[in-house]
Amino acid sequence: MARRYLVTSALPYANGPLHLGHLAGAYLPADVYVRFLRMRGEDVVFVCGTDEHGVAITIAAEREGKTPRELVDVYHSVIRKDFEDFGVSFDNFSRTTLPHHYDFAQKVFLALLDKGHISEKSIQQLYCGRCQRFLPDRYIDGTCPKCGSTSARGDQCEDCGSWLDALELVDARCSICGSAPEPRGTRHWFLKLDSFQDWISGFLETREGWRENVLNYCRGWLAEGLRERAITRDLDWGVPVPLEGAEGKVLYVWFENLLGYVSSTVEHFEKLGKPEAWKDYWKDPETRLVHFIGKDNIVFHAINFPIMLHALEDFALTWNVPANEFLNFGGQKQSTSRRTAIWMRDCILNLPADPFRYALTIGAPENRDTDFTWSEFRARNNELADVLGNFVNRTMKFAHRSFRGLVPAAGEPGAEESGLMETIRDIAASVGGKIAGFQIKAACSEAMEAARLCNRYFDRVSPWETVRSDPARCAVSLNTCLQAVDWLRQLFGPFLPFTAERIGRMLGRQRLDWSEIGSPMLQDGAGLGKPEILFEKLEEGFEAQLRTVEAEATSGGGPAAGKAPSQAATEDSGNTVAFEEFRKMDIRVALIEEVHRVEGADKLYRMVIDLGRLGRRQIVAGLRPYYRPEDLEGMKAAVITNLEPATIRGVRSEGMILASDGDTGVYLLEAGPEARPGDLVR
RNA sequence: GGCGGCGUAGCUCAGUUGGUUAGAGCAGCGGAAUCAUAAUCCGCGGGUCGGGGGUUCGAAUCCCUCCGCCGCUACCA
Repeated sequence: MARRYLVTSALPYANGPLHLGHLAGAYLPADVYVRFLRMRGEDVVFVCGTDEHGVAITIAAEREGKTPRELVDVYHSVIRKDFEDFGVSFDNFSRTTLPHHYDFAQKVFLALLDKGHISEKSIQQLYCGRCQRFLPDRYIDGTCPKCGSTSARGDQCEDCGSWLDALELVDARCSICGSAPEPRGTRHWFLKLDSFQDWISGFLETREGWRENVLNYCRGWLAEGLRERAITRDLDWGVPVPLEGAEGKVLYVWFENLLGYVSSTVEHFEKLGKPEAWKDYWKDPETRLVHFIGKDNIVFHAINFPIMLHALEDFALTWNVPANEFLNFGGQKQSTSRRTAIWMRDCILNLPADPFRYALTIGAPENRDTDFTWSEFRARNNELADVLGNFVNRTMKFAHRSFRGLVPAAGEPGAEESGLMETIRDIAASVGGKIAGFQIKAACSEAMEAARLCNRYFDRVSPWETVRSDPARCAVSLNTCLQAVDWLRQLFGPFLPFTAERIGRMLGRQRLDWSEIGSPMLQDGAGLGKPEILFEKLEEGFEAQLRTVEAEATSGGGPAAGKAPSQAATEDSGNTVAFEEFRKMDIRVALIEEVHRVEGADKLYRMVIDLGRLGRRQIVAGLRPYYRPEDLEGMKAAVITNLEPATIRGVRSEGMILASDGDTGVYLLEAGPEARPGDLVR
């Protein structure tokens, strides 16, 4: 019977774009896990959304001259698009600024208040008159009362490491505007975490299969003892505290955003027209609630949230928190401010998603921080091409050449065949067990091991020899290889969804069912699609050619995406164009595959072009007066691929084909016969 | 300062409750094969498991200590 799973990935904070560390830590492993569960027929809901409140958003917005709303709108869509492009298959991707999230968060606040888990207190905090806001501790600079260092912040002194109370700081300054804040009294509501100390300790004891590092972090916290924690803030950007006389106060983001997992689920089922169905998941004690996060969020997900759920009394409790460590890049921590992050957007702009998914999964920081480099990426990409891609390719080509593109008869399997089948079944069981146990990277390596075995099988049975000496054997071998391609498709389904889909097109079979791996499902005589190269190999030094969406996004100490690229840095006033400007244009060799007339337009063609590893796309061009469709098909022309898409006569065009245009006519700029689709034009 | 973690073959990483000759992938060397994206397959790794000390019949795996790197320390999310 299917089990219910609620799987969440950390809500990304909507003040900047996401980098590969985020992807590797909280989103990719979750997606692999979820896709696997779906293949096993489990009942899974996978939710996420952007976390859009908090003082950091308001400050980032001010710095960019935007309203908080405008800022989060930009990053919500940027982040949503990143996830789409990388194949992170959320059932729902919400945002914490939606009305039903407000409703739900406020209801939870009132429920906890009603149950006596929230207290109200008056405290003193520093208030900046010029900024007109209470200052979070980290936004206060000053002199350390203990060591006299002038680089202390409201929470801690950088130099002597003492833990400070902001009110003790000598000569305190607002780090935003530099003026001197003053203490001011205010009222706040506190969640009584301390009264759950024993409960949470006991709860964590009963958890099975948690990672050591996660439990370790928790032990550290619990040893210090839990304290009451303020869950409200004086701010105008957030979920209002739903009480009389609480104007100007909002729920603290770390109280409210965790509830976004629930409200995202609510939204999901509302979209499906089943507004009450979220309760089947969140209120069923048997539900397996799994949070994928980075290690910086452990305390909130392994301590605070379970306490909140427990305090609400009728919610499912946390089942596991597979937190990952950090993915460094070239030995350095990925950091927005230090410009050492590799943005997801920049990656997907240049290369397909699956090689990243593979490289990041194999190198995932499951037990400790790991290091990612372009050279490592290249090695992993090429491994994919050489081992998996090559097996699929050699099998498909052989089937086309020697069996007219049909699945040859299965015949009588011999020892080699049943051996392979059995081994693949064992591997599937093992890979599945590892994914279920959150050992995603080990699972991924093992899947690749299966591809190696398939290559070995191919070599052992040598169909290129038996095709002459023993055609019946050859048929058996090729049938087995094709079945193996199908097994690999499913085995890699959770890891490489785009590739699995492409293999599926070649086999004419898209079904994903874990239990079928190792059983022959392709019918004798079934027709096969055209073989496609699955992965383009990368040359050494390829990274020098990578383009970035905009270098500006990481500069100036603060994220500034959403700025139109055209505004960025055209310093030349004359007619020359800076090299950097030119480099932003992505011109590539495109193989024209199909040419169709556009209805109602006498000059336009709609063309499907192949850009190699960038895939296929459609462009529209006014070439009809100059070329016949049959002349264009098969040509290799230069195309600008990153021009903003346009709709021409109702047809979408994703790129612009380059041609000379003079008195003698219009001529496409053709690449030579050796050029391959996707090659860069420079 | 307190707490915690990491340091394993050239590179990136695995190493379960301490137990036979410390593993994988990549890179490198040799060979086979030639269906395949010069891909594949076979063979080849003596790395003081950061240094030192200790416990033990036996430790990469436990304890102490030193060196190097890093994280967390609750009101930025």
